Amino acid sequence: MRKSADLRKAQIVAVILDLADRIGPDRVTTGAVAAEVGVTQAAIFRHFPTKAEMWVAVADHIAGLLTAAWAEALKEANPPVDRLKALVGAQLDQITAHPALPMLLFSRELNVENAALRAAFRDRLAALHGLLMQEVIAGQRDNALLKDVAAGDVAVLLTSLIQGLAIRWSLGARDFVLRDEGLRLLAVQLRLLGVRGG
Amino acid sequence: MRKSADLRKAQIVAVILDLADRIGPDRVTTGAVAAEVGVTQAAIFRHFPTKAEMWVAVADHIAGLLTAAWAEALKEANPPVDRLKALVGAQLDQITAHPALPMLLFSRELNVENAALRAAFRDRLAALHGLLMQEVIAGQRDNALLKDVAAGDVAVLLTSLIQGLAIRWSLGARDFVLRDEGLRLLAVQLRLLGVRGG
DNA sequence: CACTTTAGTTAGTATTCACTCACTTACTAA
DNA sequence: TTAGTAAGTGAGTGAATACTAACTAAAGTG
Repeated sequence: MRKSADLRKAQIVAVILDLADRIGPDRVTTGAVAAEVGVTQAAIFRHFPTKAEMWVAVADHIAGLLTAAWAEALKEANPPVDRLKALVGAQLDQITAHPALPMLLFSRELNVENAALRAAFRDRLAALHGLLMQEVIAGQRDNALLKDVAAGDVAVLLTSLIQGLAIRWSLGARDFVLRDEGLRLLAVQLRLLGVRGG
Repeated sequence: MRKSADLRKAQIVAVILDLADRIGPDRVTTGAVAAEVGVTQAAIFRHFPTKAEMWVAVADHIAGLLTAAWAEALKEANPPVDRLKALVGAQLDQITAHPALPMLLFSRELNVENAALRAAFRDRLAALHGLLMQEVIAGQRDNALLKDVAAGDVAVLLTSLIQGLAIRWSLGARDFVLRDEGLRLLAVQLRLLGVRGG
């Protein structure tokens, strides 16, 4: 069935993400994508001039998803500590929804082949770090968090928590709920940072 | 120049590790290895029956290095808190010496192609977790660390610290000294855990 | 020195990959 | 209705890839 270029492009991006999870980012060939989409391999090149451009489109898509998820998380939650929990929860949810994300971080495509892809991901990681740091500063101002720790360092500890957990999840059998385990560990870390109660 | 099989095998393993860092684990082809070693591509297969076997040899080599580094670190250090610092420092040093390690964790070779490789790495990560937990328990017994935190959770936070930092280091320009930044963050975390003084 | 072992070579093969090109068919606006 | 446009096809290409087979020569060993 013939589709408009915009629809087809979106479909191709979605298929790449799905395949990246199922068979690994570096096994996503134009042939595999075409088979999944249901067109010939050559048709893929009607929509993207090169394979690298496809990955850039994927990166744009993911960046949009992450940014939206963070904004959504911050919309409701309000004391800074709750906002931290919301941000971490949202990020863990995004990883669960797109399990290719951690693997993509270290794919050949990102690390060797595609500088634009690499830049996009580094940019989003820095953005998350910034959002977390902002809330840590607010929490310290409200006396909800210990003040004798640099907010930047706390933000690093929190992003590390997310990434370390994602590694364990990816490398293992994905046999725990990322969000639950992450929020549990976050509670532990927050208690160490002086947060009282649940 | 003709070498003994044992020497050649060791050389091939070293070249694979080096190439994995320089061009990415999934770009390490038998041809690239052969060129670096200085023999023909076919000669590589005199020493390893398949490419997967080469990676298993690499995994064995790395596992040995890590295990030795941890043992060495624990040999001298003595209060549990110092032993934690020594373990983390040793691990960061190993990553610095073999920058391919983080990337290898998410390579296609490990995640899709080579179950033995995957198992080897998961095993070493679990081993580090165990060593860290042991020291956390000892530290809590000595009243050097807060007791109202599960030792296992602390060990997870510490391994996450290492991995998160390694990700930032790998993804960025490797423009900071992994050990220094890691030990600085570890000091922050240890302070949160109740350690007093430097 | 003769003989055996074995590291190494040359020259392949089958497969997979990204990408191209000449052509065709479905949609759409005049 | 028809002409133009854009999505899709079929058949290919050259470059890499892991791996093989037949042969050569260097390094021990009696």
